[in-house]
Amino acid sequence: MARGCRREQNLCHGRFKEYGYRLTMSRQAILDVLSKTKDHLSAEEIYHEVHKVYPSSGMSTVYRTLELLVDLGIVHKFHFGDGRSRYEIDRGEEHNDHHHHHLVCTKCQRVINYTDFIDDEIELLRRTEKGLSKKYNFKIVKHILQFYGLCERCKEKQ
Amino acid sequence: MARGCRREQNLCHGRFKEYGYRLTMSRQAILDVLSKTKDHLSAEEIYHEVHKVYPSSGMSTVYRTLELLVDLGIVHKFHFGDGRSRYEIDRGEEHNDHHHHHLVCTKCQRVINYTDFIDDEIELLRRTEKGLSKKYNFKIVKHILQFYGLCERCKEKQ
DNA sequence: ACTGTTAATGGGAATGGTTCCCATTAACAG
DNA sequence: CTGTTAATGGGAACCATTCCCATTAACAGT
Repeated sequence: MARGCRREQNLCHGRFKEYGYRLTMSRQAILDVLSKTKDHLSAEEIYHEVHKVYPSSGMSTVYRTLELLVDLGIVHKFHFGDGRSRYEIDRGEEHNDHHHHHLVCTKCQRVINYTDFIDDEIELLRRTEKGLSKKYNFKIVKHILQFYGLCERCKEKQ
Repeated sequence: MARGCRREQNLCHGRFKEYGYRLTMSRQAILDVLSKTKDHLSAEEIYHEVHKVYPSSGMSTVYRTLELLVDLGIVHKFHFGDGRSRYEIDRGEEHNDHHHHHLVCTKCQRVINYTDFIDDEIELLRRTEKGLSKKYNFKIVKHILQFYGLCERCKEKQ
């Protein structure tokens, strides 16, 4: 198990126990893959990575586990417009410097995590959330902010 | 053809001609459906609406036309997490009071368009866009901001 | 208005991501 | 170590979307 993941691992293991879920090989492997990358992996990519370590695992388990992790708030699920879901582990949004949003190239599907301007953003989003909660009597759980456009490379090719 | 849609219709017709596309019955019907609603219709819902007016139309035409409209910037495509794409006609984003974002209930899939706090948002997003464009050499075309949570009704049922 | 060119259509088949089903396996409490 | 049962894996099913191709209709030129 990767060293850098200890914190997340322990956190997740704790949360698993807490909710009465079993910590299986597959689940550990999936968590491990997600902990090690800053990318936005698709279910299939996760499946392939997991396979390298634990070759008997199946696709349905990957999907089931991801759904569980999303429900537990351990993982976030995104759509960037290429028809498949993408997954990213939660690294403690809002409370440290890992909070980020996405910049998506509509041509090559490249996704950049950016953390610039995040402080102003968080401030505004928090205000907006508060206002919206009140006005529409909504319990807001999360937000998604994505910018779409053409990346450096694709911009030039046009 | 609905009265209230004249402006959008003319705009779109103009843009169609301009690009050398034919203005067919199906395309008119689809534009008409999208012009008349403030909802976020799925392809199937649009197909059903179009069918009422023009029963010989087919599903592939709906998808093809929607793709074209999205490419022309006449229609926006969204994902709210229920596995199907949703479409909304452009009513002149940024330049008038129609700019809005979405509030999505993760339980019942209800989507609320909100326009509150939009001025501050637009201001911040514009600044962020400018900064990101520069830093990452990205040509930003659009952004998506969505809040997810539980709506009034679903909140209580829990 | 008529006609020819060809963009656009419609229907069904194919695709591909995701979910479902169920017999088998393995986590973990006692 | 053992029994209970949650979790798994593999394949079939599902469903939104895309593809294919013979047919139709938009519209430019006459």
